[in-house]
Amino acid sequence: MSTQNLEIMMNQVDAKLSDVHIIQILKDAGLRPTRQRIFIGGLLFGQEHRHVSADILHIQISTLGQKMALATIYNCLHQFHKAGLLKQVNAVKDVIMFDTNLDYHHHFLNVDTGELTDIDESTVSIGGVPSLPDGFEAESMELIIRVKQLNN
Amino acid sequence: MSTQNLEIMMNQVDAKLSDVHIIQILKDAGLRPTRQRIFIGGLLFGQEHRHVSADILHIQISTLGQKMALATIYNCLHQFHKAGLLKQVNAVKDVIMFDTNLDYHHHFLNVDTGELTDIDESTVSIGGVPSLPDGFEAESMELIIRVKQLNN
DNA sequence: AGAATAGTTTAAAATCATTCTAAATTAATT
DNA sequence: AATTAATTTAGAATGATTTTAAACTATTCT
Ligand SMILES: [Mn+2]
Ligand SMILES: [Mn+2]
Ligand SMILES: [Zn+2]
Ligand SMILES: [Zn+2]
Repeated sequence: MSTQNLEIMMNQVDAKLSDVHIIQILKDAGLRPTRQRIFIGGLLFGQEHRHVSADILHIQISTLGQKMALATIYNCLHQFHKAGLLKQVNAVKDVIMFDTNLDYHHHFLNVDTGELTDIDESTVSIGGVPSLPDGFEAESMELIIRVKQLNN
Repeated sequence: MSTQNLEIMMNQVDAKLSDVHIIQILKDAGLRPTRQRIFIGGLLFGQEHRHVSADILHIQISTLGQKMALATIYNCLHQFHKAGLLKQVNAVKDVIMFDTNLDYHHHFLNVDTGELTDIDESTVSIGGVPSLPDGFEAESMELIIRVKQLNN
């Protein structure tokens, strides 16, 4: 992980929700408010939107002095996703990204770093989408713009 | 692999390019026309567009009575991609899909099967894409519509 | 053609993200 | 406090993909 990413992570600790608020979110989602879920919830909810992998979260949690099994982080992210608290993004090779932005939106994908950046739905207009084959329904739709840094 | 997929694969053997034509494609791409590349080229080029993983190609090749190491298929697909003969699609979880359709186009993704279906660019209109941050350029853009079968 | 060279294929091992297992721990309930 | 059910965890397993290095093959060079 780059120093830059670390700084971004550290600055995101402001505007943090209180534990009681996070516990309420978890309970409302039918999830027991365990120490681990509350901690991860504090890093993901009520903050600026984030796109995280299990691994990057694990690094952040370690950096913050907490000890947590990577398997727990996977469990937690999948449970949050199942509960509708996170979205999953499968646009990055070899890694599952979880997205705290629950609104319908699109992404820039930095092909060098794997970093995702939100594109608000309201700015983009998509038309002419063909109708689906019979017996199928659309579950979601996403525009992905792969970008790279100009090397010069 | 389903029986249905196998049938689709088998029916795709018509309109096959001659070996000399495939050899020319390979030479033009700066690739030595080896037995393996010619065979795979025969399955992918000059046919109806396909979306294949290394694994599904390996199964088809085995079914056709050929013996080829899975590593060779990975090598070949990556070399074809590097040579601009294939596109890579990273929308399916846990698997690299290679696309013989080199035109700018979009995809339906069957979330149950991982199957990709082309959406022609000409039918879709995308507007209002925000400009990129300074120093970045767009490499490609793709609309992915995740679809699932209605269960009733 | 035959020898030399460079590139390719392959089986097997390694890698790496993710998932599974089963035992220890913790939250919720009685 | 005791019981029950869910969760966490270390470590093993999985599975797609990549790497290794030795055998093989296409190409180039006498
Ligand atoms: Mn992926
Ligand atoms: Mn994987
Ligand atoms: Zn997002
Ligand atoms: Zn396609």
